Amino acid sequence: MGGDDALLPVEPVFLKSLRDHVYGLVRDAILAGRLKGGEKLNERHLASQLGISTTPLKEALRVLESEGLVRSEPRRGIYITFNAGQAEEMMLARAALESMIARQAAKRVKDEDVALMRALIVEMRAGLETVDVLQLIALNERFHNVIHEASGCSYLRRLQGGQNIYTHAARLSVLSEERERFLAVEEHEAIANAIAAREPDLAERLMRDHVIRSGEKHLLRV
Amino acid sequence: MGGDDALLPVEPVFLKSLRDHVYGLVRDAILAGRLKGGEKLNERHLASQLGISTTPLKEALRVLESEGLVRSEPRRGIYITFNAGQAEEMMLARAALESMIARQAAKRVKDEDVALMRALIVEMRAGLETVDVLQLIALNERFHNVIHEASGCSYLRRLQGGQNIYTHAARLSVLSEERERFLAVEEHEAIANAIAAREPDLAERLMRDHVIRSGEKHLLRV
DNA sequence: TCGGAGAAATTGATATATCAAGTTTCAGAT
DNA sequence: ATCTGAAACTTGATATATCAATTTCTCCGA
Repeated sequence: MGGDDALLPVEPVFLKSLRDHVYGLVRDAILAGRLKGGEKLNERHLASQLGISTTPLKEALRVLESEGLVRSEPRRGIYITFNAGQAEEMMLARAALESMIARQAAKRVKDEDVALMRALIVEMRAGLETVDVLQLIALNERFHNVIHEASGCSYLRRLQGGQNIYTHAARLSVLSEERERFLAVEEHEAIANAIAAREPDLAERLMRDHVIRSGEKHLLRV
Repeated sequence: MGGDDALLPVEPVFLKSLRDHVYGLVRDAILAGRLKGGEKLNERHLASQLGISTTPLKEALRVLESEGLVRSEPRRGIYITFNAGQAEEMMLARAALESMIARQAAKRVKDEDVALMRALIVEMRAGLETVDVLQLIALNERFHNVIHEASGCSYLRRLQGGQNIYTHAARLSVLSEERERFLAVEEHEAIANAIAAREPDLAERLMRDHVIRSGEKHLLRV
């Protein structure tokens, strides 16, 4: 079992429910590698370590299990199942879902959404000069959000969100490369053009390739 | 809140854990429409109705929430969020993930997998004559399973499995149409050929179109 | 009649106790 | 020395009790 410092007790700061808080803590610990694949978790031990009872922890672990990050064997224990291979598959899942969202967006996009996308592209180009990586990350997210909104696919969006496993550090690292920043803007512009032209097939393909190419860069940083 | 007959008490047949059993019961009730969108669930009431305590029920509800079928509002209640729109999006999610799996399969497929696929196609063609719908359903599943195995993508497969919402009745109904049976075999053969030819782009596109076309037929039966 | 303050009821959130399946340990026979 | 099996221990599964936020109801005053 992992060292007792892999997870620290929860502070009495109840921003949200304990179970949600704990869910985030354990999920982050798994994705950051502080809890490694194959490691065994003990519900009671973990609960007391976190300073909570087992009830909210059980609920959090059940969610993590349904997401495929851990596997629960009845009366045996909970094992971390996340590994590098799964990280790559989660990236592929994100590519599949994000490209389906782009396809739907290309079918339903409104002119005002197109205007928003184009405005963001302009901002991104400007950001290439200033090299404010934090701002580029934010612009990146806003760009994808505009497409999500335009698609009207709330379920796909939610499912896609669950496949995000990149840390802030990885994002910073990737976008610190000048070539990556340039490529990202080029690809975003191509995607925006395909959606604006109402070409679902093209938008889907460009988005898939963008997520996979960019994703492979991120996976290297882990 | 739903009528007291929407869900019946669990039998003392513990094939699996109570939480898994209850999870299946509630999920089926939602997908079958016995628990309708917008309906409010009461944890205590539902637990006593099922003859169990709230602990396993809470865990089951948390999983359903992470799947997006219900939404839990702290200290307010649990509301069914599933509706026709989400059903369509789940079909699209299945198309996106299944087509990504087909893409990976086309990259990694082994000759023995190809042989398996071709054998199943032959069986399907034969099945067209005998019109044994149950057997066709089974062949259908085996065909998709071969592709899943060939892809080596266990996570994508699992995620895709969570998007299956068609009832057995809907499957029966759809495959009872002669034209649908014919189309399905044709599409399966085209997919098999694309994978055998190691053409990821083609396999992905064909699989996506197949799942969407067939899915829209299923959604009409609900 | 209307409206708001506050008490009562409701209900999910959390904690704790109990149950039962699985694992480990170790005495005792071969 | 090795194998067997029963007892002790672990641990997740389940049940129950308690807590606290929210809603609903009630009643008094304008």
